[in-house]
Amino acid sequence: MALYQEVKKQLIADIQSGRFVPEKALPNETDLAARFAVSVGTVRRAVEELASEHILLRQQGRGTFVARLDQHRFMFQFFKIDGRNGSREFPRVDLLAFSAGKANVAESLALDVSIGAKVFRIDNLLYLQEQPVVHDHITVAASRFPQLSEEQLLQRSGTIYELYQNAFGVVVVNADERVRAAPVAEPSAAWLTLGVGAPVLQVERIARCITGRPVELRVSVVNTAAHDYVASRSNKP
Amino acid sequence: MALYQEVKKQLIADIQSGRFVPEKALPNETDLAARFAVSVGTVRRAVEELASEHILLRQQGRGTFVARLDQHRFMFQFFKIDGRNGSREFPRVDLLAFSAGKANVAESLALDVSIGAKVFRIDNLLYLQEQPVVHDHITVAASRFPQLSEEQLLQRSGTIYELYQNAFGVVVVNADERVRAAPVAEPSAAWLTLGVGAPVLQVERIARCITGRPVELRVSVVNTAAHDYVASRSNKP
DNA sequence: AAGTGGTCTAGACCACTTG
DNA sequence: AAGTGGTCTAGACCACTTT
Repeated sequence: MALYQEVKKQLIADIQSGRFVPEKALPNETDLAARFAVSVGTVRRAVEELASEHILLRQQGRGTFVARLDQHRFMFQFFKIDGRNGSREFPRVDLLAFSAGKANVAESLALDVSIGAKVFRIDNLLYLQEQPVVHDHITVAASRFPQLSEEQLLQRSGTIYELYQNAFGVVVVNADERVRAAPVAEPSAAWLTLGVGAPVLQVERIARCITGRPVELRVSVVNTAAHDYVASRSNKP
Repeated sequence: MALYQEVKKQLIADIQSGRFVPEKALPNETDLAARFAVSVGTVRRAVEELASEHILLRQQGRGTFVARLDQHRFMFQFFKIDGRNGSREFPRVDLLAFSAGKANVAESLALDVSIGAKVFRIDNLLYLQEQPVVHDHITVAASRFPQLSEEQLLQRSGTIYELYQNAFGVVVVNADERVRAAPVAEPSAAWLTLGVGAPVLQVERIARCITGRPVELRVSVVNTAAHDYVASRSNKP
């Protein structure tokens, strides 16, 4: 394996261990190079890759920081529901339900835990322009989020991914989504004020942390009467 | 603007002008550096970016090539319908209709041509595992694809994007997609052997060329009974 | 002024493909 | 053996932010 990849792996380990935190700048490139006993150019390459993956954030003149999963990044990377007219806003989130339970088959497969393992389930209703548009059903493994509580969810200031990062050291870095059309069923129909059977978008998301392990399963039911799910078949991976 | 960006721009111009073609390797890095009067490292940076955007393809020991929009790349970058069971295959494509016409409002907005400008319209039916799954309705501007003919479409060997590239020098490099759920209408319902009103996925894609200008508008109607539209909220743009 | 990341250079050596 | 891209080094200078 190339040297810069070793450096990158070490930096990832340092981020995961909590050695680097979002508030404080990392050591500068010269110091990092000395610590790893490589040239500055090699450190730069490792840091550049992590920056391109939105894991680190470089700021000329200030330093390099662990990226925070704040509202702006959440919108940029994870929230992909826009108004049909092009409007784009951060949703208001209402917590509908929070409970502990045992993983079913789908959850155990998605989260890579055994069937019956303790999980937390969260139901959220997302409003855009004061209209309910998305019903989220979230499942996370209790082993990754010990003692996650309703109070934490209610009192968090930022996104739920920021809560994962700050309170549990779990850094979500990417997600796979599968999208399909389906007739809406209860209870989503009621939350979205739709008649049962109306066509809705169903999005199944598996979010992964920096090591690639699954962290969260989220099934979103989206009323696409006035909103779209947007994706980019980008040339910039 | 940084030097490597100037080099990149020049390389893009060379690709567009047809100076570089997919079959023949570009000049090697040393020669390119000499031509642009910059260091090899600067050329490398420009070429690396183009490679990361899938516009160029570097092969150690062989050389650097303009990327072909072949089946593999089409599947990788643009075709995002997978079987629910995880199967992933290149679709069989049936041409249903080909015609010339005048751009309507939606087409003129999407393709950045004036209303009433000459366009070609293509209807395709895509089969996966011998079942009709996607009904594509494609619109392109005649100004970008002069004398596009039904024969060319029928006789092409590869993907339609490869035809754009080889026959018209139009290189599609990315696409924006908006996805929504809707009840299926005719004629899609018949092609997909669905009852009118069944929930289907509707995908509106605007494909863009290397300069960012829109090239193709494609509305896809997808039967997601056994297939999903997949997307990645990637850390690797 | 001091310290950070951003760009550019020049060159060495390695890994891979082709003739 | 010759030619290609891939990695790594060492250093200069620039642009930006903070003190």
